[in-house]
Amino acid sequence: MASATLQVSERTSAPRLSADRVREILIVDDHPLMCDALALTLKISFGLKNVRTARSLAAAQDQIRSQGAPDAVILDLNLPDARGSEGLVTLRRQIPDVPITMISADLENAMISAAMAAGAQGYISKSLGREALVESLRRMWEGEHVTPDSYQPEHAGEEDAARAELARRFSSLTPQQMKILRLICQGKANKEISYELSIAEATVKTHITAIMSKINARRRTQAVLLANSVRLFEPA
Amino acid sequence: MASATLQVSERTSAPRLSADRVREILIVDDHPLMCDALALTLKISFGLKNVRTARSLAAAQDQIRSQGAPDAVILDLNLPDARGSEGLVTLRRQIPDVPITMISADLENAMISAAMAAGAQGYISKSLGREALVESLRRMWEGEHVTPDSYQPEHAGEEDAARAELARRFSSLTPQQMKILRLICQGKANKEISYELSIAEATVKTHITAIMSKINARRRTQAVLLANSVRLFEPA
DNA sequence: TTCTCCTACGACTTCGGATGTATTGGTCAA
DNA sequence: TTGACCAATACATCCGAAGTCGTAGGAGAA
Repeated sequence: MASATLQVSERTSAPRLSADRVREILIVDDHPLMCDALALTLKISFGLKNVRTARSLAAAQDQIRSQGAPDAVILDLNLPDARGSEGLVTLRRQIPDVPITMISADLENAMISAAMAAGAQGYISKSLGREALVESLRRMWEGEHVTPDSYQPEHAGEEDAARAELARRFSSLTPQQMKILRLICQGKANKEISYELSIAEATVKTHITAIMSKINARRRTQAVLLANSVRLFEPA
Repeated sequence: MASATLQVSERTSAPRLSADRVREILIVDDHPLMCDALALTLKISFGLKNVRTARSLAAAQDQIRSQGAPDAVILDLNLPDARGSEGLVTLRRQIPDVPITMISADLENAMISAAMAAGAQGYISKSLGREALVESLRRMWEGEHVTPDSYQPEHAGEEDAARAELARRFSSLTPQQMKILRLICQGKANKEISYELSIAEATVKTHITAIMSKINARRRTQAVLLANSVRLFEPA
């Protein structure tokens, strides 16, 4: 418990680990309490001074643009403007080399493997104790991929590789294309999408063609199925 | 254990329960061992003589047509010709008044609530012990809705009611319409569907229009989303 | 029979997706 | 700084696919 946290924060003479290079981290969570609790824990346990926070995906992106990339990110799975792995995919497009830890109350196996395939450095439960949390983060920042004990990779093989490849494709979508895909996955017609985004229907179609080509789909229903298979957008 | 099974099979002088009226049951499972094991357990524990079995949804439907409806059904969730709640919905259309028990290895909450909303009498795990199995079935046949202990109805309210309503709508689909919807949910185009079913594309469109109207969708992508929301077809 | 439901098809309208092109903003080397 | 270049966004036009409507034959129930 206390010894575990001390062990980490006091190891100044130990051989230099990658975790030591994590000096500035960004927490993205819309729940203020959770945000503060996490920040405090990190400050104490890791001796971090620069803990930045953001309450939405958009805010996080703005902050990264203005203040630069952090050394690590902790990202809530259910943000007001990005449910499911969308936030992860979007952030990884912006900062591909920064390890992103997903945090969520949902420990469903399928969700975890979707997040890991999408390139998360790890996945931790919101109900985790402080020591376990700290230990998990430390291992992640040393390069390990950390998942909850309850998680079992199940069909770890071809299937997982295919999903990782799929996630990689999704992360190549531009912001506008991601918006459009999200609306497609809500069952909207091109005309409705063009209205919501205030662009011409022809433009929507251009983006859709680009999306289809990137994710290797031919019909829009296939695009919906592919997005759902990696849980890109979780239902509201 | 033994006493529990005996208690059920020997209660001949007890007040007449609905469970006693269950004389003939139908087991639908493609795994022969499971099928036999279930049949044997039922014969012993309930003293049933008429235990019918079928290895696929199609076989079950044929059998019901030729031999009449059983008093109860035990239905595997993952049949070769019907994954997800499709089998349940289809069977309920054919025999609306017969209690159907779902049996599966998958205890995911979402799947269970989807099945219950679709009108299952209960849901039991394949790994359940014999006594617990028997007891669960007995309670179901007395009219109770039985779910695994691990299951929690979560948002039991509007949302669940909406899903039940949706399942009701799906169960109004004709067999041909269900086939077509399944193909739509695989991302197939109308032309491909018409080829697979050996009918004209125009006919496919007619069915789709009927499907849309029944499930209250306007675009085919919405139809896919609605089907997925009740897990009508599980991915292969 | 008559009514209803399921299945089936063709003609017509609307929508979705491919292609070609233009404009903007950013990066990099000269 | 300027010009070359690339990525992203934007729009118009064309064509095939999706969806609507009217119609009709066959099976089963009232």
